[in-house]
Amino acid sequence: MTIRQALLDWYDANQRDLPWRHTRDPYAIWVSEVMLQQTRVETVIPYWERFLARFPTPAALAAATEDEVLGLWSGLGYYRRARLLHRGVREVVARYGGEVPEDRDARLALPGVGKYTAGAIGSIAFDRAEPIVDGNVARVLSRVHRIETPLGVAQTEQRLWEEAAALAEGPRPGALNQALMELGATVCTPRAPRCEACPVRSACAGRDVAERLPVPRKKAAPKEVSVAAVVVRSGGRVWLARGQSALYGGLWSVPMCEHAPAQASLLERHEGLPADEAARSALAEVGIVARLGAVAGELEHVLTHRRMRVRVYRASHARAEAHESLRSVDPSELEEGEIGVSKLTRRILAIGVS
DNA sequence: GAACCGTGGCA
DNA sequence: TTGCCAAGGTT
Repeated sequence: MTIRQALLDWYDANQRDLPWRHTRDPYAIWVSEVMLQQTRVETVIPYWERFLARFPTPAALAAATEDEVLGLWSGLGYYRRARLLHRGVREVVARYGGEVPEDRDARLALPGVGKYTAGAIGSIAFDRAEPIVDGNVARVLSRVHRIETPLGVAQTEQRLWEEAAALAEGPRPGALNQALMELGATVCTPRAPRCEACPVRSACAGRDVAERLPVPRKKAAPKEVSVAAVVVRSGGRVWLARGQSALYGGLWSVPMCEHAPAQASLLERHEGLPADEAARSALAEVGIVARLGAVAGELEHVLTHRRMRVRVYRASHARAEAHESLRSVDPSELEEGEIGVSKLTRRILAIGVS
C-alpha cells in the first residue's frame, strides 16, 4: 500500500463532517478557504454558513457593498481577507462571467488568492492535481520526511511544495490534499501527536522525533502600543469613523490615536503625545468637535504582532456631520452583525457605553 | 525575507 | 500568565 492510498483510505474513514465538504461549488469552497486562513475550523463554521446564505453566488457577493461584506466578517479578524475576496469575486464576475476559472494561473492572479488557496480550489472543486502546503501539510510532511531545516526558509518551502506536488499527482487529488490537512489537524498535531493512530507511521522517518518537528521560524516579539480611544455619545448614539489604516482598514471604529507609553514619555522626553492630547487629536482627525470627558477605563488587546494598551475616554456635547466615513449608530445595531466593527471596538464600547 | 494583518483556544 | 499557533497573502 502506498502512502498516498493509505492517506485516502484513512480520510474516507475518518474525515470530519464539515459544512463545506457537502459542496463542490468552487465559489463556496473559495469562501471557506479564505475564512480558514489562520483561523480555526470551529470559529469559521457559523461565519461561512451566514456568508453563503446571504451571498449564495459570486453575482450576489459582487453586488454587495464592502460595508455589507465587512458586516458579515465582523469578529472573524484579518479583515483584509474579506476586502480581497470581495474584489476577487468582482473580478470573476466581470472577467469570467461569474465562473471561478479552472486555469490555475488565472486563479493565482485573483486578489487574495496565493499558492495555497489556488491549489485548494483547484484540487477540491475541480479535482485537478494541484498541490497545497498549509500549516498542517507542512507539519505532516516535515515529520514524514524528517525535514530539519526551519519553516519559512526557501530550501524548506521548495522541498515541501515538491513533496506535496508528488502526492497530489494521481486519482482524487482533492481528497488527498484534504487527507493531509485532516491528518495534521487531528492526528499529526503540533503537540502530543497521536502517532499510534497514524495511517502512515510505518513510513514516517520522523516518528521518533515528531514533537520537535517542524523546526519553527523565528518570530518577532509583539510591539507594545499605547492608544487613546474616545467614545463620543450623543442622544443615546455613538459616533464611529471608518478606519483607513492597514490595521482594521475599512471597519467602523471609535476615534483612536496612538500616544506615548507612560514610561517612554519619562525616559524619552516628549516622544509622542500625552494620552489626553492624543484623544483630542483623534477627535480632530475625524472632524468631531466635542468636550473630552473622563477616562472610562483601560483594556489590553493582544494581536499577533502587537500588544495594545487602550485608554478609553468619554466625550460629550458632540457636534459632527455624518458623511461617508463618519456616522452615529445605536449600540443595539452592533449586535446584529450588520456593521463592520472589530472585537476591539466592541470591547471599547463595552467600557465607554454604560 | 521580514513585517504586518485579528481572534480565540489551549497547555 | 505567557507563549504558541490555526486551511496565508501582501508589501
